[in-house]
Amino acid sequence: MNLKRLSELLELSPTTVSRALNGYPEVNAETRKRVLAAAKSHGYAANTMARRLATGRAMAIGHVVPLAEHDMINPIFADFLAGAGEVYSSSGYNMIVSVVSVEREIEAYQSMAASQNVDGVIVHAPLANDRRFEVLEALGLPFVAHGRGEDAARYSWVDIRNRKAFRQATERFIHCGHRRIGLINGMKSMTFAQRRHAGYCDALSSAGLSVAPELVRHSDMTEPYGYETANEMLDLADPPTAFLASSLMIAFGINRAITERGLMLGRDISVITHDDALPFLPNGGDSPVFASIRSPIRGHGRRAAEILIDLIEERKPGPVTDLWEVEQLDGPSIGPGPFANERATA
Amino acid sequence: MNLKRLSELLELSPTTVSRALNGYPEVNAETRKRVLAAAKSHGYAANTMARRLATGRAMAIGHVVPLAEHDMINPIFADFLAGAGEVYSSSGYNMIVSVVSVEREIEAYQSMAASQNVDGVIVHAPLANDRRFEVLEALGLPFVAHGRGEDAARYSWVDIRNRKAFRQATERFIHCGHRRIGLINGMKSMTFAQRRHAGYCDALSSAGLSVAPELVRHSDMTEPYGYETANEMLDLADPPTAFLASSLMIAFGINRAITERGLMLGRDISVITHDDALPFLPNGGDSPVFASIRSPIRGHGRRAAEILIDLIEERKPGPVTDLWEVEQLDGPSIGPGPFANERATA
DNA sequence: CTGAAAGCGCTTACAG
DNA sequence: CTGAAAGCGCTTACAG
Repeated sequence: MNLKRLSELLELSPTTVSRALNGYPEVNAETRKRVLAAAKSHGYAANTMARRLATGRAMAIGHVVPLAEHDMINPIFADFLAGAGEVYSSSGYNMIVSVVSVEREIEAYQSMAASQNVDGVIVHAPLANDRRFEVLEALGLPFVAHGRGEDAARYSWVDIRNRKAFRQATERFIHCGHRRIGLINGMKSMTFAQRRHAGYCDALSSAGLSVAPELVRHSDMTEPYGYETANEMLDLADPPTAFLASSLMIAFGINRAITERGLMLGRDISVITHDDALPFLPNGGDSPVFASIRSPIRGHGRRAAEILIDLIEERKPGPVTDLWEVEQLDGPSIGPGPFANERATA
Repeated sequence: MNLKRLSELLELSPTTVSRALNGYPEVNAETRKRVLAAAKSHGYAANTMARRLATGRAMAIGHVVPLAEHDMINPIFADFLAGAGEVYSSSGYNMIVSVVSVEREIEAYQSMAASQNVDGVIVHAPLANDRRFEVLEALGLPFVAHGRGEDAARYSWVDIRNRKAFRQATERFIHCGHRRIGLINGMKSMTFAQRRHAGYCDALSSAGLSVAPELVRHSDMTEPYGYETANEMLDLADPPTAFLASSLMIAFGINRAITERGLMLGRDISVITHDDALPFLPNGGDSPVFASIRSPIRGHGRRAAEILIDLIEERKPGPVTDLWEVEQLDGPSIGPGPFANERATA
């Protein structure tokens, strides 16, 4: 069924049928009713390509996912997509996900712009010096970043207070009497990891403690990485008594290392983890295992999508930014450190 | 830049430029060279909507993701998408992901068909009696399922030998001297969970053992579910000595329960887990923690996409199916059960 | 309130 | 080997 046939059946012009379907006000109420009923009963919906060609709007948002051969598919990414996808569905947009090799990421944006099949894109996981931003600006493709780089004033983004969150978490440890605190962080090139590291340093400096380089590690955030790094740090002459993990998977790995050594979480070794509150990866269900820093990724996805659509439909002018506070949550993984009494009597 | 302007610059007709760009053989080699150079230097790519309207092909594949309010976003799903996405990218297709509430899933397929914005769809996580298949057949929308239902002869799918895999895993336990084996499975409505349960029952029956209903559980596959279920089963008067987990997250939960009770994995309690080999969720890195049944999800995604494209481009006629064998892998989580000696002397 | 007509930017028989 | 023209199925000024 197409517009022409439908309008013949109704003995109306395609013009009127189109207007009735698209909610134009000037259509007679009775006419509109007939048109809507006929469209429904014949299962008519406007051909997407024709409509988009006529209106000049792709009604689609692109997400480029760069993927090395045996690289990680980020669970964060999936949950973010779920949030963004909800908003797209209810706003009539399609979500186009483009999976490409890392070397072709820039190319993917260029081809999206040239072939005009998206109205805008979401940029994931910004790096410190991220070429993508200048490329997108040059292409004139509207975008919103999940996270932010150094030139963050120039574009729109949704981010959380990483630095503050990790400063506070480190302070919690210090207040409990910990002095040797391991930071098992994400990849160093990522801005979120840099900010978390900065927050960790802030707290140590404020407390008059120095940063021990052997207690800081950066890499992809997996369970084995947490396990191996915790083991290495615990083998040091002066091992940490507390760990700050940049993801729940890392925390699981730390816990495995602790348990294998016959140590007890929260008594012998304390852990606070960043927990992105992924629904499929809950921190112990009703009763949390880990004290945590929490932020709802799906909410970030929703918000980023809303901002991007506002930008595209020109309801908002310039860069729109949204910086989320995070929650500091308690859990049994946190206990007194070796300097707890010293602190109490100070 | 559009075709008209580009052809004016080249002093050629749009027809010839289009043919040169699309690789038609009849174009003069010299002309084609000029056209390609000009397209490149002006960053020209054919407008997606115009091309699709003219050819009648959407050049897009749909993935509908039904999502309850606080539902799980499946990590399996993300990795499958990565595999499918690789194939789409290299074949010139777009991946359209539609996130909708569970009640609107069927509607989403209907609207995709009516508005003709996809050439086919992938169906995820088939249920025993899955309405989606009849709806898609009625709509005439080509599809490939990841997993298969009861009427699996009628359509195309990619699946693994779930029943055989879980029969074999159960047999491994029985051979090691285990008699009380807990099965912590996925949701009962899912065909994969039903097949795994059947395989488990097969092995017990063959060994002359009866199925103890208190040792079988079905639910969403999360870490807390594994933890709580393992605890409940271990509290039974006649507790299991081995667990079969339908996912790695469940196995993590079982391990937590075991450890908390001061038991040791592989000595006091054995575990075999189904492990979908997700890159971000490795089973202990280089040295596995769990004995496992393994299958590469991303590979399933690749294969499903290839089959669907073959169907759409009519390189293959009827239903195409691909049933994958799985690997049974060893690990330190498996040890002798209470009847190990009885068996050895039998 | 309704309709005839142009146009969105391509592709592709058809003609030469 | 190249081009003029029709057509894909819509939307939207313009006219009445």
